[in-house]
Amino acid sequence: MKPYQHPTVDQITLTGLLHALSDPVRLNFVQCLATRMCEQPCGAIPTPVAKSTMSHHLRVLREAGVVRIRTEGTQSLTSLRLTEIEAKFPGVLGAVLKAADAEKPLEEHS
Amino acid sequence: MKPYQHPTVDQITLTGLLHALSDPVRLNFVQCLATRMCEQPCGAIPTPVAKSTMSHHLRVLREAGVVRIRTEGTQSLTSLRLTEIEAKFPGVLGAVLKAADAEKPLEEHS
DNA sequence: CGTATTGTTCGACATCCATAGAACAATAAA
DNA sequence: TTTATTGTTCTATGGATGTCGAACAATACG
Repeated sequence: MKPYQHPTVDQITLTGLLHALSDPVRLNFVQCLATRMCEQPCGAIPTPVAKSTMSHHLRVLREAGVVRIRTEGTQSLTSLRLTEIEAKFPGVLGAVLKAADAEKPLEEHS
Repeated sequence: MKPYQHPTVDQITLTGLLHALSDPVRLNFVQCLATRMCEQPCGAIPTPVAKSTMSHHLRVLREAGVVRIRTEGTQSLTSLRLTEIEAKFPGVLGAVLKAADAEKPLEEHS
C-alpha cells in the first residue's frame, strides 16, 4: 500500500486537534487506542459505522496528527501520538481522554 | 430581549464542548474571556467576522454550555462557565486555554 | 493460481456549518 | 420623540462533513 503522510508536531494545530476529537466515533476510537496502549489494526476496534466511513475517520485523525498509521501486510496498524501531542499541548489530550472515560467508560471485555 | 437558554452541567457533552472550541474564532473569543476573567459584552472583544456571524458563534458556545449570557440594557454580557466545566471535565478547558495561549498569545493592549 | 482478508478510493448524497447582509427588536441617549 | 447602540433573526450561499455502497488494490493463505 501507499505510505501515509503524517504531519510533524509543528504542523499540529490546537483547533485541528480539537476538531478531530469532537466526533463521537473518532473520540471513541482514540479512547480505545489509549486504553490498549499499543498499535491496533482498524478491525480490532468495534465501530458502529461502515468500513469506508472508518477509513475516512482514520484519515482525519492521521492528518490532524492524532494517530500514526503504518502498514504491515494487509492491515494498517494505528497508534496514538500521545507523547508528541502532550509535548506540544501539555495536558490537553490526557484530560480529554480522562473525561471521555468518565463520561462513557469502555467495555473492556471484547 | 429574550432570556437565553442554557444547558445544565449534566447536559454538557464532551464532544459538544470540543466542537465548540474547535473553531478558531470561537476559541479566540473564549481565550479573551478567560484572560479578562469577567463578563464582557460582545463588542468589547475584537473579532474578524461580521456581527451576525459572531452572534451565531455565541449561540454555539452558549448551547454547548461554554458560556453564560445575560442581558443588561442593550448589551448582552458573556461569561465563561469555567468552574462548572472544570467540575464536569477536570483539566480539559484549563489545558485547552493554556495551549491556546502558548500557541497564539493574545495582544493585551486594547 | 484462486480466494480471502484488510483497507483505500470513488462517487453520491444529505446535512451541517461558517459567513455575510438586510431587516428587525430593544434599550439608551439626545 | 428621534437617533444611536447593541445584538438577534432571517435568508442565502459556498464549502466542509459524515455516511454508505461499490469497485479497486495489496497482501496472505489455500
